[in-house]
Amino acid sequence: MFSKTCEYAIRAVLFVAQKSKDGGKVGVKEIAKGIDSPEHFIAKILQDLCKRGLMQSLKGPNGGFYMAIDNLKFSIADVVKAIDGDKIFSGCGLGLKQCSETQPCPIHNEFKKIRKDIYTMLETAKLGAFNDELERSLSFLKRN
Amino acid sequence: MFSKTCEYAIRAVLFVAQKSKDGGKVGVKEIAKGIDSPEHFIAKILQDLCKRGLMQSLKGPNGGFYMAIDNLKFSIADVVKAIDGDKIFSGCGLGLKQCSETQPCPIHNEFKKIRKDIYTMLETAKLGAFNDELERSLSFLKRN
DNA sequence: TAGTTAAAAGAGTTTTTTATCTTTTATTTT
DNA sequence: AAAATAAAAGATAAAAAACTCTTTTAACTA
Repeated sequence: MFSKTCEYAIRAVLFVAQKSKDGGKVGVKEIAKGIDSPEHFIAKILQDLCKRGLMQSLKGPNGGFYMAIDNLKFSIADVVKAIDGDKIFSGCGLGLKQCSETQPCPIHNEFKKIRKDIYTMLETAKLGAFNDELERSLSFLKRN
Repeated sequence: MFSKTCEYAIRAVLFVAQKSKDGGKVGVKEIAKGIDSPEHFIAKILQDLCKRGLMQSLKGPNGGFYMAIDNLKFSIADVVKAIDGDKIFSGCGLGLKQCSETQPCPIHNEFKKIRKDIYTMLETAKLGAFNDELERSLSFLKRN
């Protein structure tokens, strides 16, 4: 569904949202451990997310990654768009560039509905909405 | 959503289903043109689909690929399973191996529904069901 | 049976994705 | 101001996916 990079990105964003919710910052090492991802690889991804304004970072001692209030309003859909683009939300299921209402692929209409459902679901899932269940270990971002 | 290989596979299967519906056979060249794919690459994919029993082939003059009546009963879901495996039908949206009812990722339940919808849709789409609309140019397998 | 046709099989190559390592820059602490 | 910390940036490496080319095998045709 998503690229591996994007899966890491989503997990990282939810992790940082939860860990930084009281104003703290989280280092790459802690993030990598917390979501079970390669450290340097997630660092690159986080850099990218910062550039795109989805989260914040600060260098130096006591630095790290964190989310401001505004960042928490972003949704998982925004993360997916930032990393994988919007192919999954608007592309043709069979990979046809010209696929459209007038020149549909055989499964065009069926896919339209599914894509819309995916988008709605991911757009509804705001980044700050999972803090509680993560903290209470009702859901997880890595194997335990 | 699907790998490029899988997109080609689905398009090829629908193409062959339509072209061979009156007992004829279709060569790789014609298939590659018909679905706008690299010739040698689609040849490999077709080989694979034949091995897995999703379609038939015959060597020699007047040979080519074709679908028997039994093959038409397969669904697009079967093609996807053959090429991409069932990750998309059963894997975790965030790539977590241990994700389950007891150890769910944050979007586990939402994804469950979407995965089910995808499966239902692809399982319902039988390979022989598109011949008519393809023949009447109501849907397409490449740019025109 | 020899020649021709078309898929199967095998062996590459290229491109993209995923991952690692090193150096630089910004920030803080002493 | 010097040392320490942590992210940013850049360069490289490994693995997987996408694609190509050549040789072999099976089936038909003359």
